[in-house]
Amino acid sequence: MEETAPRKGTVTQRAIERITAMIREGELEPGERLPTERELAARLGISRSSMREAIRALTALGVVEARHGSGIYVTRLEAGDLLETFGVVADLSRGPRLVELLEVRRVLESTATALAAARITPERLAEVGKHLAAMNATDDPEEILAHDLAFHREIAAAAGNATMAAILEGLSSRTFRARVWRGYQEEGAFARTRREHAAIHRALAARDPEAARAAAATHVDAVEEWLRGRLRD
Amino acid sequence: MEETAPRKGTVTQRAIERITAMIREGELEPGERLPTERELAARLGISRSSMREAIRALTALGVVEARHGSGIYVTRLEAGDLLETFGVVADLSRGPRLVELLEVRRVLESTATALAAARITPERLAEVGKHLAAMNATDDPEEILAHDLAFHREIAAAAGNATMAAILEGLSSRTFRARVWRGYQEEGAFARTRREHAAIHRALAARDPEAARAAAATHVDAVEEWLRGRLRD
DNA sequence: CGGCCCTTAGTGGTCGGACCACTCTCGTCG
DNA sequence: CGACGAGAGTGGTCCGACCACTAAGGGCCG
Repeated sequence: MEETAPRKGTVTQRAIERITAMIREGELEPGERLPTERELAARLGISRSSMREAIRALTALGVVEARHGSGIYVTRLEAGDLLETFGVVADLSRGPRLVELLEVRRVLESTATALAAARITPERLAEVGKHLAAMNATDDPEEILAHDLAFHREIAAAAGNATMAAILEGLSSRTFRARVWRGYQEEGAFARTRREHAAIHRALAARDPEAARAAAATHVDAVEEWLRGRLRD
Repeated sequence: MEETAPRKGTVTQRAIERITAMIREGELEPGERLPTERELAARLGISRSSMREAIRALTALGVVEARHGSGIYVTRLEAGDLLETFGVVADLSRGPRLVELLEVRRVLESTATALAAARITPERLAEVGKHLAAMNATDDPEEILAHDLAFHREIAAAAGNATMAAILEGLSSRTFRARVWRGYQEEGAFARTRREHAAIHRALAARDPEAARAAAATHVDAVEEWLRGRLRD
């Protein structure tokens, strides 16, 4: 009698669990190449189609990466790889949930900025300063936005917590900024944003974590409050 | 000449984007049923196999849910649905990244606990108290862990930010607690944990947000420090 | 007449096989 | 010795068949 049969769920679901288990147990290392689809399918006793679905699911989760003609590879499994999906949340969120996301961002961003104030290197601080200057030197919203994102990204990186940085990155996803940021800036918040960015930069330069935390919190809170007000319509 | 062809990426990838776009643009509402696989495939001009892979990917992301024999449905798109994948991150993280995750948890958990102190209802506070008592009334690690999780889950729910609660939930995933919590408690941290939980409960009962924040931060920090020390080996 | 059961159409789940597109290696040729 | 080209191997796509399950409808029985 065959000893194989865990009969719960779809075969694809089982395949997903088997592969993640192999990775979790260290049987597969980050960056390592998996067996071929055909072999994996045979090994688990399922069809190639079902195995492909399993692999597609893991690809979507950022656990695995398929390279056409070459093979399937485990990603580096770093925060950035796995948390890319976080952007999907922001993309599909509307209404009150956008406020919740901003609340999370406020908490994490202010913490990251405080950490950065304590740890940032002069080189990176200069980089932050560059984005600040570039932001103030143009009127093109697209360019401003690009430097705005880079400004915060640089700070998050300086905080030294890649996981936190990856989450914050997800909270600035394309749709999110299109839906929130654009509306916010259209109401003439440029000047305010500039002041707040300057305050953050000042706190970083002064290596003052608490000032940095407060400045970042205020910065996000401004958007948060604007959005709250807008949702009341 | 056909006007269809965006020739970038795999057809499956395009299908994923098309479907998420339909949801994002409100063409598909949360909970609504999608067309059948066969029809979706025909509509996008791809094979059913490829469409199934797209749907499987979206299922993994918690965007969509397939019910055998019935159809494919958009999930409610609430934080819990979309952030279930967050557990995968915790599951596959090792070494230094576990510390980063705890750092994120400390930040969010302390904030959530502070919010809860201001907002918690008497009923829910009683519930929290129950889990605290249950935790202290047994020596079975499994039972303790279950009430420990419920304790924090109840608090997170009381904070009123479902997104935050969902992230915290992911940070307590099965593997995570097996890998970290177990080792921590084995070193006789029970007494300490009890004291910290009691302090959190006291702060909640006193409706003192700042005390609650500090107590929660201390609580997580204890685990964090233990793990840091352990990683030095 | 009302309620239960069974049929049945329709859905997602699985399978196998065929072929295409791409990558990488290795042996050949200049 | 180097460029390059053929071939084997890989993921990507498609097709068509069948299975497992759901839900709704119609007919039977009480």
